[in-house]
Amino acid sequence: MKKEVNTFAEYMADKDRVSDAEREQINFQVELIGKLIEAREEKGLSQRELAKLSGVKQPAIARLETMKSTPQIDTLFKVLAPLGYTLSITPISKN
Amino acid sequence: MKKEVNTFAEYMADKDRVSDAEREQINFQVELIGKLIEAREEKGLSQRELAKLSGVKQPAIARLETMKSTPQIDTLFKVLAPLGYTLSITPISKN
DNA sequence: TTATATGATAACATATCAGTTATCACAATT
DNA sequence: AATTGTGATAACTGATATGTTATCATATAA
Repeated sequence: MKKEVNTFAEYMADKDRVSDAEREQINFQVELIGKLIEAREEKGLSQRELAKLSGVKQPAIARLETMKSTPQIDTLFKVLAPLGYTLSITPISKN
Repeated sequence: MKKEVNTFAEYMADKDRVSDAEREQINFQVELIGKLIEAREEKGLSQRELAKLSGVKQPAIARLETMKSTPQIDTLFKVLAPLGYTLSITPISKN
């Protein structure tokens, strides 16, 4: 019998649909995009300006911010660097 | 006049050759690969076993560990998750 | 020696990302 | 109303990551 899913949270919580790795990745991606957009706007930068600073073109930044792409790490770094962020590898915390 | 560069460290320290973002990325990538290989071996996993666990194929893992590729973040997550690691977004620290 | 497991790599197909160029709807400004 | 700047998106190209399959040299075990 097919499960009913009404919310995104329910979908994400469903172990049969979403693996731990997927959950990790989506959490990260949402957090990343949030910080990215927040930091860019906090600095008063447009996507076009950030494109200039980062070397990543505006359409690519738009695709990134709307989660229309799964970026390569070098692209992430280029975009994050002028915003004052970087990536770290950390142990998975059991919360 | 052309600069002489004898070591990798010298090359990396050369502001004219390597941008801050590139430096960040290379540092991250080296650290990442280090932890990745260390964690995999600590768990006694072969690349083939990790491939099974992560869903990323053995040749892709080999290319990753030998830095022959610039992975996409979803690939990183898939490989890191069974090793107990994840990625975080952190402010760039001025050290 | 033979067999087995290893990481690395080759060759090719497929998928997808980023660049490029252009455009759109919308908002704010003049 | 016309202009300007915005984020989003379309279409296409070229680059590159991953999948697939196979193989290699090496190390280890039988």
